[in-house]
Amino acid sequence: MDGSTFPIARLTLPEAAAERLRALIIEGELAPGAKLNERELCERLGVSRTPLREAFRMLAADGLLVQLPNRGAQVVALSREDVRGAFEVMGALEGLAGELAVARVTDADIADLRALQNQMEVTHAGHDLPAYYRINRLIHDRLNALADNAVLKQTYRTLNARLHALRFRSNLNPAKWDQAVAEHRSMIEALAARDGAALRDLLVGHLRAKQQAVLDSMDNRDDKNLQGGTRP
Amino acid sequence: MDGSTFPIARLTLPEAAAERLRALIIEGELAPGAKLNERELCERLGVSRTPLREAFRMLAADGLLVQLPNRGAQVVALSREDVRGAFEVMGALEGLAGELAVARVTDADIADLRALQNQMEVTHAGHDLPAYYRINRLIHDRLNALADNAVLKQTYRTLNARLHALRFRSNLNPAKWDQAVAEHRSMIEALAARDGAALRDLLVGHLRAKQQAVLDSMDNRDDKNLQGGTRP
DNA sequence: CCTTGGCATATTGTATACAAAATGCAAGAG
DNA sequence: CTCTTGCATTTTGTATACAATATGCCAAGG
Repeated sequence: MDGSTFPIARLTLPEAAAERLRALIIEGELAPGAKLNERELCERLGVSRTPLREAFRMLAADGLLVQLPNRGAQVVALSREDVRGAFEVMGALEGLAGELAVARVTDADIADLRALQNQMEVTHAGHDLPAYYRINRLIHDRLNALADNAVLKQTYRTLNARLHALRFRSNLNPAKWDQAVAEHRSMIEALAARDGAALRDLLVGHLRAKQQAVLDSMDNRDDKNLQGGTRP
Repeated sequence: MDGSTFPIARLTLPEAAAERLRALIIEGELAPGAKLNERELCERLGVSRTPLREAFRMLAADGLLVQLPNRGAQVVALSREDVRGAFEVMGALEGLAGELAVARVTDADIADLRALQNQMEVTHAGHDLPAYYRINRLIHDRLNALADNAVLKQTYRTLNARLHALRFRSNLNPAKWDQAVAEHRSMIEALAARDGAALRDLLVGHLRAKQQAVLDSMDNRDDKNLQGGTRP
């Protein structure tokens, strides 16, 4: 995301443990609502309880875990309301990113984004979903970078991680996919026109569509992610 | 803020330590940039290193501390850019709260808010700054509560705490005070008219004014809070 | 005079032992 | 038969000992 500094990138033990746990949660190995046994996880990760507990604190701060006093930690189970709320906030954040990006974007940035957009349309035409997601994410990241706001970036990333823990490879049907691609093109054009308000509206709308897709998938499928929320 | 549940409210030791540290930071006993010595703080707070370190993790997650591997924790020193960014995000969040509140507000809520607004204007007329701040906060909290979005509330509170660590009892001159009160009245009216877009714009503008006041105070005074940022 | 290497000290990181609390089960009372 | 009550076990919470790392000082070399 940042890419500028790389001081050998040594990970502390709690950080490494948190990273590993995060992966276990996202890939579903640790299901939403699952109770986390410290001793068991210690063996599994090869660390002692102290760094593991610090990892717990980090993940709890990210909203991936909930810690109950004297009763251990468990993987968060997002309720429908949580998902709704998170997407609403994400929309506001992306909208802000768009407005800020307009103020700082250069012609070179726009050329880059147009190129990415073209690449994305190629993946769309070729029905290459993984590549599409990759470029899609790249574009959104680029926009966030243009906003040049560390607090925004950090907040956005945390929220994003929380939602990704749901593993919604949202059922992207052809019609929605077409629409998403078209919306993306409009965004780039709004950015090129330096129309902050329009870009903001597009981004908010884009997020609202994504939200609807995820909420629908939570309703329709008997998805194991929907567990009645953090407080059943 | 919530007020509905109170299960005797026993605080865990790390939570208590974090709370105490938070207070020390906000009241300036621990200055921005200060290095936190674990053993010293352990004695001062009467806890051992393990819960203290968990408190560190919590505060770091809140953005009040930064933890450097093998080099301990220190109180965050917000740069001008950090403050700018934080206020930008706060503006987007408050704007969202306004839009959401419009969708859910009842006539009774509006009556309550009008009453609070009147009280606030009394404190304004009487030049009672502390009471003004108290009611001001009450109104903003009420708006956030109306938004009915837990993620939003949580994000907002965290950001707010981070900025409060700066202890900006911002130099509120009479002209700005008058304007702030007037803006508040407009907000209530926009809410009563269920005009989400207008309310949003008012809130964003309100925050922008606050931001400007804080940034000015950082520039003008040789405030000890301004320390060149987290990375000098 | 400045730089560099190595040592002593201080500080943080990790593991583990002990304490406190919760959980589950079984026995007994209503 | 259900509900409580007490105990054994499990699990989490806290303190502390030990290990690893960083820091500061001093001396030797350039």
